[in-house]
Amino acid sequence: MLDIKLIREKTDFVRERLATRNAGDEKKLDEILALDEQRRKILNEVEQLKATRNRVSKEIGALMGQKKTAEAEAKKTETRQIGDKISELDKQVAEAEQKLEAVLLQIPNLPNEKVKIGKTSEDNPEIRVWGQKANIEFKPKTHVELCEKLKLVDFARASKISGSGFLLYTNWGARLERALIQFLLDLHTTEHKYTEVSPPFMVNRDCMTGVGQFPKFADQYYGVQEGADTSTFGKLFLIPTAETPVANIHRDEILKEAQLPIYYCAYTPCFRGEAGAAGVGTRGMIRVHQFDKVELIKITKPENGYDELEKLLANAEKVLQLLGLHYRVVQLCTGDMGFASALTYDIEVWAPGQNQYLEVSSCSNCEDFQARRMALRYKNEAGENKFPHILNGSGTALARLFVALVETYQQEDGSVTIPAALQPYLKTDRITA
RNA sequence: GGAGGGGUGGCAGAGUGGUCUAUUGCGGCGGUCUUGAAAACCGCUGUGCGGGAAACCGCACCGGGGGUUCGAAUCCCUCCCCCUCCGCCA
Repeated sequence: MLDIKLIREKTDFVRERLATRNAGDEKKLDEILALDEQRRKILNEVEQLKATRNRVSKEIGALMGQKKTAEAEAKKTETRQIGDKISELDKQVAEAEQKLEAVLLQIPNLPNEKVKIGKTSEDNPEIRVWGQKANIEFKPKTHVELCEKLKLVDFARASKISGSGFLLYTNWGARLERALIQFLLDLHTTEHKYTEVSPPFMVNRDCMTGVGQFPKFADQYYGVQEGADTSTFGKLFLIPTAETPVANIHRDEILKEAQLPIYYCAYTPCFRGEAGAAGVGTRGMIRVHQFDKVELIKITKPENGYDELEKLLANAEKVLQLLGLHYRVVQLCTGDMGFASALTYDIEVWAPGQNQYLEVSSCSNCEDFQARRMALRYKNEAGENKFPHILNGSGTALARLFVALVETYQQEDGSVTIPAALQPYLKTDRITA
C-alpha cells in the first residue's frame, strides 16, 4: 500500500513512477485524492460534533450526580440531534474510507528509481552470467523423457489422481526432491544464517492481502472449504508461496530496532491456480499447480534494504553454484515487475533439454509496501515507529531446479550423475534406470 | 461436534452505565540523592487518524464488527481467537 500522505504531497512523483509500470494505475490517483479530500472534510466536521457531545455528556453526568434531573433532561434533549448528525456523518466517513482503501489496495508499489524503464521481459537487463551452457556431446533428452526412463515422476498417474498440472514423484525422483529440500535448508540455515520456520500451508485473507496477492489477484489462488459447509469457503487459501505466511509472521506488531534484521527461511509446497497461464496443460514440470520451494524472507531497516537484497540474491545464487548449474541474473524492468515489488532480480537456470533458461528464483525488495498493508513497524532509537523493508526471494523453486539438474547432468547412457554437494543428501552419485 | 471459562496498555491484573483523565503492581525511560551503583523518592509511559510551521489541540481504539443510550471497557446481537473437560481423530 502506498502512503496516502506521499500521494497527497508528491502527487506528480507518484504519478510518474506508477506510469513506468505501463499499466495505467496512475489514472486512479485523481479518484484517490478526491476520496481523501472528501474523507478529511467530513471527518473534521464529525470530530468537532463528537467533541461537543463528549463535553455535554460529561456535564449531564455531573448534573445527575448533583440530582439536578430536570437540567440533565434538558441537555439530553438538546444533544439527541447531535447524535443523529454524528451517525449520519460517521457513515459517510466510513464509506469514503472503504472506497479509498479499496482503490489503494489495487495500486501497485512504486518501482525504485534504480529500475530500468521498460515494457516486457525483453527489456530486462542482464546483470551477470555464471558458468556456461553444459557441453553435451549427444542430443540432450528433455526432463520428461529422463523422468519417464528413470521412473522419477509418474505423470500419467499424477493426472489420474489430481488432473493435469500435478506431479507424482516416485522412488529416486521423490528422494531427489527430498534431498534438494534438505540441501537448501541446510545451506541457508548454517551458511547464510537464516532461521528456519515451518508455517501453515493455508492462510487467511489478511495474509493474502498483507503481501499483495489480494484483492487484485484473488482468481489466481486456491480457496478451501471445510467439508460440505459452503459458508467456510474462502476463509482459508492454499499458499502460493511461503512468502505469504512467513512475511506475515510479525503482522500487526511493533518490533524493537535491535530485532532487525530478521532472516527467515522456510520450505513449503506452493499452490497456484495458474489461470490463463500458458503451459499448465502440457506435460512436464515447468508450470504446475503444486511445486516445492524454499523461500527466503528478510525484514530490515529501510537504509539496509538494498544491501540486504544483494546478499539475499547471492544466497540464492549460491545454490546453483554449489550444484554446478549455469545461470544468469536479470533485473526486471518496470513493466515486468510484480505488484508489490520495488526492485526484482530473477535468477534463470539453464535447462539443456528445454534449450532455454528457466526462472528458479525471484528476489525482491518490496520496501515498505507490504509492511504498510500488514501494519508491521519497528520502533527506532528516537522512539518513532517506522515501516521496515520486507524482502523475499526463492532459494530456490524446486520443480524447475529438478528439471535443470537432470537435464544438465544427463549422460549418454540415460543415467543422471549427482553433483558432489548433493551426494551426502541423496546418498548416491548417480541415478540409473 | 458437545459443555464450561476467558480475551483490558510491554507484562501481570482491577474495573459491570457517568461525577477524575481506564485502579494498582511490575518492567522501561528521565530525574533527585551517591565517588559509582543499589535502595528510596519524584516525574513520565500505547496505537492510529485529523488539524497545526511548531508547541499543542481534537477524535477514535479495552479481541473484530454492529446495536441501545445524552454517555459503553461495562448492557444487547454477531463473528473470531484462547483455555479446561468430553467425544471423534493422525
